[in-house]
Amino acid sequence: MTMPDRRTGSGFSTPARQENIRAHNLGLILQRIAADGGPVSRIDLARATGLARPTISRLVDDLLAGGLIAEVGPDRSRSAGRPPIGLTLSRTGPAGLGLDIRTGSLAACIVDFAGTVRHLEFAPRTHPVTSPEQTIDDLAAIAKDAIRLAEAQGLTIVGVTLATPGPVQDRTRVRFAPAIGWRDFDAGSRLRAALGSADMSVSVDNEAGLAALAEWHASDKELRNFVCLFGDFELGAGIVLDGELLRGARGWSGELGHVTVEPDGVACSCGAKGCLQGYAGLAAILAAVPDEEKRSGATSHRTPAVTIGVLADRSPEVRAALARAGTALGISLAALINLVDVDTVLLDGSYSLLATWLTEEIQAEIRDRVLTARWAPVEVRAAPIGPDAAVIGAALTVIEDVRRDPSTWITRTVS
Amino acid sequence: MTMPDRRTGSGFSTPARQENIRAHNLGLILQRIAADGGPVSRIDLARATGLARPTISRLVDDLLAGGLIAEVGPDRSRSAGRPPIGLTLSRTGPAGLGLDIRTGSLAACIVDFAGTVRHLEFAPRTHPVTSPEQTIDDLAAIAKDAIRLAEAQGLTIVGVTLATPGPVQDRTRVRFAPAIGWRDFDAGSRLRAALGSADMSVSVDNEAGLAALAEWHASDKELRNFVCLFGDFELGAGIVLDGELLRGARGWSGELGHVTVEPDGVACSCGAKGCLQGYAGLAAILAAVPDEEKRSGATSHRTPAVTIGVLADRSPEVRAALARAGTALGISLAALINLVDVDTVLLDGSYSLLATWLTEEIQAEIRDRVLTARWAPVEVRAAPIGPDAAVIGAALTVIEDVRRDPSTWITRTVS
DNA sequence: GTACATTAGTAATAGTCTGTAACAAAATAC
DNA sequence: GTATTTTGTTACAGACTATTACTAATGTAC
Repeated sequence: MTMPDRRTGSGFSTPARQENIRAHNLGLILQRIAADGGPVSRIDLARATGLARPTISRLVDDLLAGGLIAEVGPDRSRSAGRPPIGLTLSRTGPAGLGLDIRTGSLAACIVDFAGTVRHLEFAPRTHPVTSPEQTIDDLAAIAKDAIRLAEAQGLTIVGVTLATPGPVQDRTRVRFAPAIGWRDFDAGSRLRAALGSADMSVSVDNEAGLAALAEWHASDKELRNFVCLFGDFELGAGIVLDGELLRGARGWSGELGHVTVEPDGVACSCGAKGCLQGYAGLAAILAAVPDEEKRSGATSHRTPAVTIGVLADRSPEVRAALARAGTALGISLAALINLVDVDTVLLDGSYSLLATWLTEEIQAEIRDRVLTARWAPVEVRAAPIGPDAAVIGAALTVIEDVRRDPSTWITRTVS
Repeated sequence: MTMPDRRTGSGFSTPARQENIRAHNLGLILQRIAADGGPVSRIDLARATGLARPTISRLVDDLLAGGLIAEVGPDRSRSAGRPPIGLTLSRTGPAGLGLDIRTGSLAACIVDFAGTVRHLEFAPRTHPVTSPEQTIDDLAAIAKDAIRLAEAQGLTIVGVTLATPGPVQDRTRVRFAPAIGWRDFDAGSRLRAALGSADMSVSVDNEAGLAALAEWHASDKELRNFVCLFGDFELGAGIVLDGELLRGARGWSGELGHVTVEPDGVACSCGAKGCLQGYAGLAAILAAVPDEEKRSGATSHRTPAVTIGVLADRSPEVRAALARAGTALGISLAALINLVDVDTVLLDGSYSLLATWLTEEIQAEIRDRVLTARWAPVEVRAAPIGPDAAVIGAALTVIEDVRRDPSTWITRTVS
């Protein structure tokens, strides 16, 4: 019953021409090669996509010439007949660079076209409180190093994506990110200027959505509808429906941290009362840490999530705070599932480390509050990647763009 | 420039062939004609879509031959040159039949291919408490009458859609609809059997989503991201993102009525506590009607929403209940907007009649609780159609399917 | 009233896709 | 060593759109 088009923006979808059909099929083949882990033969592609063998051959030629895929030696371990030539995503073609700002450090990540993480690096933030501009400049310095490193490995960085904890407008302007002290800051433009080179796309995106993308890549692809809870002090959700990230009207979706749990609850930095953040944010949980533990120094030299994890074993107050957090999370997630109907909840970021103490309470609330839970139980589990998912996802978006529409990246082979 | 992707289905999109490009362009042209209210010329279409004039001519020929569009006499009121031939959606081609079950009545609606409501009819429900099977049989009887009526007007009903208040699985099975006493009832199969004729598609869908479709059709098409609140005793939301209805993993999205407002609030028919329904459902508001009003008979012979509207003027208790409902609605809608980012809220169904007493409170909560409300205010207003939106939307889905992919409905003109 | 300008729509042809069918290549099976 | 089997390619046909040139139908200038 869907109304017109998708992903066009300006109301109507574009006309279809001959070139479009080729572009579409190129993307189709590439997605197929990416989906199958191992090498795929041309005939496998023909069978999987439904395209004719000659068509596949011609398209594959273009992808090979464009350096997006590579042939691997014939596979001899078959029964009879000519052995198929394996095709895999190229490991020396375009690559993506992801950047992330955390409470204590900056992170950079390089992912090659095959989707493997080739480089993952952390740098301490220069000052405890840094200006947004200085932070971007520090990130740009790390980025330039990473780009040099990538080139040394035969990779070409075709785009940079910065993950931020807060809503981002037009893929460039960060509206409200109290965790890092940003407010109405055009991070994209600043980063673009600091990086200089014009042959790279630069974009800024919400960390939770990017993390969802990374977790989706890491999973078996049966995961098609899920929500990925991500964050530490600032809480967000990346919602994936039918294999596609939900972006919303202006790209401000997934602000789970500011969903109301108690209409007259604790005040939040956003100005409202009773936001989930105030019950399930790391700050709220840390507030329950007993004073003697704080004095004993158990909290130093560790990330907040690890600290909480260590203390949970010996402090009943911390366990109680985690239970409260789990219940609050469950209530908000139940609202989300009632509204958008996903079948899996991934606890990611700091929460992947705390999943042991949270899942039970979350599951209980979802079971009670989600209308359709009795017919289709919702799975709640720790995300496989964890805190690094946002940077990795940021790098992945870049190559994902190329994978979706390879036609703009390859020069046609003239027969 | 990703192409079609229509009928995506199981994970991967289908290969693009020559025939697809034609199908795509046929749909494109048809959507374009539907979007412009008045007659459109071939050259207008060429300019609007970007396709070449001869291409447009050929596609238009096929649409004319298929009876989906019609030519209207040349328009003489132009400046110079050959006058353009106007093209409009056919008013005698395929049509859709919508059915709806309300608390007091059954409804049927015929919409022609141009999208105009040609027939809208109500029948009282036979008994106060009817079995689901009997209700379907009653609906089938009305439907058959409507089909005959349509044929007399030169219309061909190509599909029937039933709107129901509750989550629907696979477009046929109603999972939980306490407002009409249904639970795990395969309404689609029963209706298909009762109607008999095999040349019609029969489907069942959630009323809120269908209402959203109808309101979207009725609006200027600038409305692209909105939520449509619909219902009376059972509350649902149709969420439209970028012109497309959000369906969710299994089609169970938009269950706003069961979003938690107070974690330990009033018990709900679903088994949970503190659902929105318990605060903003019509039953909750009606509970505040003073006893003397009930005895005075003010509540009889009117729909509940009208009753409330009448009483609101003279009863402070009712106004207080409406204010409470508005606040609860605002809290839940704020959660929805934080999660999926829409820019407009339409109060539909019974709530369109009560908008005067609700909008202010809803707006206040959204302003306070939606993180991004300060940069992009959310509009809250009464939906133009109101309670009939669900039936009309049900009929519209049918013709929307044809409009989206006309190629299956027309026989090619062989040159 | 006629020639001209102007705009709408239509043929004819070329270009670019994919599909079908026949063919070449490279292995196993006997 | 020949037949069989499976993979991949070449040659040609079919489908669809773009370009170019043409016809149709009106208003306008004189």
